[in-house]
Amino acid sequence: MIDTFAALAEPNRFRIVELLRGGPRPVNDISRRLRLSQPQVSKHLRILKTVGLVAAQPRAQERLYQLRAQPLKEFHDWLERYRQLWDARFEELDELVAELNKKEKPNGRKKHK
Amino acid sequence: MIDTFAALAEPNRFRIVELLRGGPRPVNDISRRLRLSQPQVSKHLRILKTVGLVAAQPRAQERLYQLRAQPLKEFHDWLERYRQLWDARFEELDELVAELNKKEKPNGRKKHK
DNA sequence: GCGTTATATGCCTTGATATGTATATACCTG
DNA sequence: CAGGTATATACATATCAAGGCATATAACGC
Repeated sequence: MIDTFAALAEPNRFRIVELLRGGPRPVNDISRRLRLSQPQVSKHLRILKTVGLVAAQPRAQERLYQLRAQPLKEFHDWLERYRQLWDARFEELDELVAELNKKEKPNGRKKHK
Repeated sequence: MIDTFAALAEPNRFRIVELLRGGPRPVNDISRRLRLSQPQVSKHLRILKTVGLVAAQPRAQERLYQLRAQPLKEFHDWLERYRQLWDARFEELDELVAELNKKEKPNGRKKHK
């Protein structure tokens, strides 16, 4: 789970995943479309493969990479455990706290940066 | 979105989020329960706050931190766009590719780690 | 086999970040 | 205001990961 987050936290990997949502693609195609070097793409794909987000299908010298469902399913299940947070009046409470925070900030010290 | 992934990719931050699923808690409480130093917790909370995953509610000297719904909702929406992946026969196709990969792997070199 | 194409890996440098220790800030009690 | 408590921040350090460049591996066509 954490590894999946880490995998998706990298902007270029995220872009690769988004691209693959449109269907399987070989490395070079990804490389060209996203303007990334080929080794860069290969390395990112390796990580995505490690966490199970993609799988490669050899096709001659090419490798067709495509998304895999499992990690996304797990992600979905994990989110379900938090569903109460955006259901019902929990929402309002959340908003309330957000308001309180905004009131607190202006008083707060502003150091630098 | 990506920043949220990055926030959750850090193990201790993930633990904090999971802990907060049980309800709001002050910093010291989090610190004790997760066996983390207080500055450590404060810093992680700052990051979680930046991405909107938590909000702080001042209560005397304490600050009650609690989860916020919005980023999780965004996650959910983002996942919806991938839902086709684990619906219907797309699943089977995925499994098939996984099989093909297993056949390919055994040939592969195993480096280290 | 040889050259070409497609992809993977290795090494190196650099930037980001998590942590510890020390200290600053804020609020409380008396 | 003094002392105590709760939290935030600063600084230094160490670890890790992303990217570039060179090269290795593998399958193709001839």
